[in-house]
Amino acid sequence: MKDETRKFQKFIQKSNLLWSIEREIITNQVFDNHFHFTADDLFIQLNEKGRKISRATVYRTLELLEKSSMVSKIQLASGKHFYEHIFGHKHHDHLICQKCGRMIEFHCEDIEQWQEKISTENNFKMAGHCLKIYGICADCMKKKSKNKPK
Amino acid sequence: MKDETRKFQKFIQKSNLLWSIEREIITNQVFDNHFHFTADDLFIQLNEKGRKISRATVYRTLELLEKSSMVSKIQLASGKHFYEHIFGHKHHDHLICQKCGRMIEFHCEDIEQWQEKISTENNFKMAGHCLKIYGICADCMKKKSKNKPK
DNA sequence: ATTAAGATTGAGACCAAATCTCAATCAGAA
DNA sequence: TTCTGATTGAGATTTGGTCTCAATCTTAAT
Ligand SMILES: [Zn+2]
Ligand SMILES: [Zn+2]
Ligand SMILES: [Zn+2]
Ligand SMILES: [Zn+2]
Repeated sequence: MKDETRKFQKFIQKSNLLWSIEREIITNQVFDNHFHFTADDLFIQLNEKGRKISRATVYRTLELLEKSSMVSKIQLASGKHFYEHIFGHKHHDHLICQKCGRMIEFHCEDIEQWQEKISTENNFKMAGHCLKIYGICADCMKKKSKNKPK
Repeated sequence: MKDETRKFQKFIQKSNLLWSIEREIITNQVFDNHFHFTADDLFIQLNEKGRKISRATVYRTLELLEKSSMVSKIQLASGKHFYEHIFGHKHHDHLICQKCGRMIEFHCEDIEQWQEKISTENNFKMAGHCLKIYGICADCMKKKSKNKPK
């Protein structure tokens, strides 16, 4: 079992929930995806591996993974939800190419600090944030090709 | 006709599209909403005024208003879409209360600057951005009541 | 090893938001 | 006035996700 999966198992047990083979399989798959993926990506990957796990269980497990803070959900302007695992990765935000859909990760401590400051000024108890910068990536600027976005 | 509506009419005509009474009614209603609203809010408001305009037309017109850069769409983590008119308002971002759904607007020039800087560093041609800070607002912190989110 | 209590699962029903279809209508140019 | 193409409404469809509930599984207590 992957380290990450074991950590999630501990979370499940601490939360007085039960560990199951489905949760193990899904979690392993989540941590095999080293970039952004959708719930359906995951469902299809599992299917291709011959794992018959229902869509409902995939969604339920992703929700738990989110609660455990090991995975985070990203909403794109297109309305699609992507996930990414964050355990072992430090917090980052995204540059998103409107041409090809490419996502570039970045982290800016100053921006993080300013957000805290603004929240405090507004007597707002910040729990999280979502920053996405939209535009055209370097490749697409060069190519000017019309790759369809994801 | 409102100034804003006239401006949108010009956009429609410049785009080689046709102006229609439905577009006029919807646009007027959009600019009567001085805060955030959903497509359905708009549809209901129009209905209450006795204006029989189909949902499809409301969505289609909001899409055009977005293209004209007079209106922007805000996507919440909950999956709901809100709109707000931006023509005549300066750019701002949002603090969003996870309890009551309240949105507080803010503007932070430093954050704006850092975003430009990051984009440049990544050879990314920034076109726009979306920053949402999630948490609990001052009122909800006090009340601790369980208002349902919008 | 049995049993009981409660959690988890899968299949498919369900849901809300948004988009699509297409015939009827409308706007604007000629 | 006529013509062409754009727009509209009603409802079907799609999408992305949640809910239901009987069957199954996990765990802990006998
Ligand atoms: Zn950040
Ligand atoms: Zn790109
Ligand atoms: Zn609140
Ligand atoms: Zn706003």
